[in-house]
Amino acid sequence: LEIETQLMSIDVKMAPLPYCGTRVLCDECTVRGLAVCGSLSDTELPDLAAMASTKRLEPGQTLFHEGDTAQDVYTLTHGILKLYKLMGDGRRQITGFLLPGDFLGLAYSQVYVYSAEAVAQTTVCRFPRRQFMRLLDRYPALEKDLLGRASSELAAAQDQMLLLGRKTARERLATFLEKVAMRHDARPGQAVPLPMSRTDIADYLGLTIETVSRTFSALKAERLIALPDKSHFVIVASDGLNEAAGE
Amino acid sequence: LEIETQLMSIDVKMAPLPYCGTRVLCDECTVRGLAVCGSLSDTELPDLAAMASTKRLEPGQTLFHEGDTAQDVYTLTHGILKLYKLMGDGRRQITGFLLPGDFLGLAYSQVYVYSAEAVAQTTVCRFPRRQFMRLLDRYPALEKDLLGRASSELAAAQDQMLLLGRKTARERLATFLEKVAMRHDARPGQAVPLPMSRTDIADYLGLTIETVSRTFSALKAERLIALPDKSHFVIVASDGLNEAAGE
DNA sequence: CGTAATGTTGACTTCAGTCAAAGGATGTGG
DNA sequence: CCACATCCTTTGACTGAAGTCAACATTACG
Repeated sequence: LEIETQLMSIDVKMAPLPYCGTRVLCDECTVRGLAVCGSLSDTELPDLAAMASTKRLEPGQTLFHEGDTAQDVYTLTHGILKLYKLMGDGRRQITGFLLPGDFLGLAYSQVYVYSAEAVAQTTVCRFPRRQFMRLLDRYPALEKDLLGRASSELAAAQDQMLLLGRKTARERLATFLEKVAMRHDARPGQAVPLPMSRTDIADYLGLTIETVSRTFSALKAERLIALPDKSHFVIVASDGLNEAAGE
Repeated sequence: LEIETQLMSIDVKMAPLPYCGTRVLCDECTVRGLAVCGSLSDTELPDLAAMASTKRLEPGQTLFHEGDTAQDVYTLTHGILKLYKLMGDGRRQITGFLLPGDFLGLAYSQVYVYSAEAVAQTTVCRFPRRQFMRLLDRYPALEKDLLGRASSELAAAQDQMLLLGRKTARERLATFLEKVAMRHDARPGQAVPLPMSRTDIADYLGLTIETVSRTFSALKAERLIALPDKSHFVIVASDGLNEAAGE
């Protein structure tokens, strides 16, 4: 163990930190972004692979509920998940959408603090939480990776607080569309998929579906966007949309 | 170096993980909660102490601005800081208030993504960011501590998103007051200090000062709280306030 | 196709925002 | 020690952006 630890430590010192892309862990389960070059070399990957299992989710199916015992952590390999919190009377706030390569379930609490549900057909790679946590002790670069992820999620959460606390409906939707387009590296004029429903968009932006719908129509009327169908949009005037997003 | 690394690794395995309270690092700089038992033993503390310097801030003084190069990380030792984001037209969203023991400045970006300003007279302990980051490689338990902090901040951010996106003014203020009282372990009937201005509370809750003021008056009229002066409040009916917070 | 689910539009309401004035606290200098 | 100025907070009257309720349109799907 000590020798291994020592070797590992040396690996870490040599490891370039940026992600190295997709790695195959189990048959149908690629963990894009999770594996960090160097720290999880070919000989060490089996550690992760051995404890991993694949899970498929249909649209609308729940991965876990807020309050469930947090027994597993996951990486998303295909599809899209929404994370949300519910109030007793049914009011809902979606705190984020997860895409392939994203990690979820890390909570320094014994229970999940939000619910996770599939938006489209989705595949996740599941790791038993305790085993995964023990792995962090052995591969500090994996922990460093998670810390980096947590930091960027935190920065995104702060942006979302500004949006929810201070932006108008128009600014919220424009900001959202810009962010989605960015994530797809969409060129101007290209149709960007919008897999979530208007209800999901409303619950993410702190609005009602009616306001979201009206605001879509307004942005379309102003020729800032086009809506080929309800699950795609096109940025027609990226400068105008950026203006509308309000910075 | 290898021997040291190896010893350190063993330390980590033995280290109990919970925080061990306040530790003195430099003359006037206690880093409550930052040092993790075991990983930063007496012989290793000088590593941190050597790079630390103390900085005092008067109320309203800025520690750093959003966009500044992120050269340092900090722990808060006395006082209270607010973190906020600004829009071009002056709209402001406060994303959090920091208390002694809290850590700030960790960003996997080269610049700070928010501004930090003192609410009251405040002392921080400053560490050069690069040096501090190198320390993480040597003391994985310190990194684990930071990951835990990031996780709980993320959970708090999600709660705040629910508040900003879905709660009424009354629910927002009630939630805020409950949280402040909780942080002070205040018994019912005890006066809880409220060091920040109405403007700060408004910018934290996504409201205007007028709405905050009116809502304070309403909660007071309903005998849920009392307001001995503008910088203290008392929870008169904790069940009623909890009800008002809307869960 | 026909039915259900999802999305859009319209009319009206409401909660919180804006504008304005007055009340209180704090501090300074005569 | 008080007069005055400034800042922060509170309260009131009115406005407006987004919510609610309702009807209609469109899409998805068996």
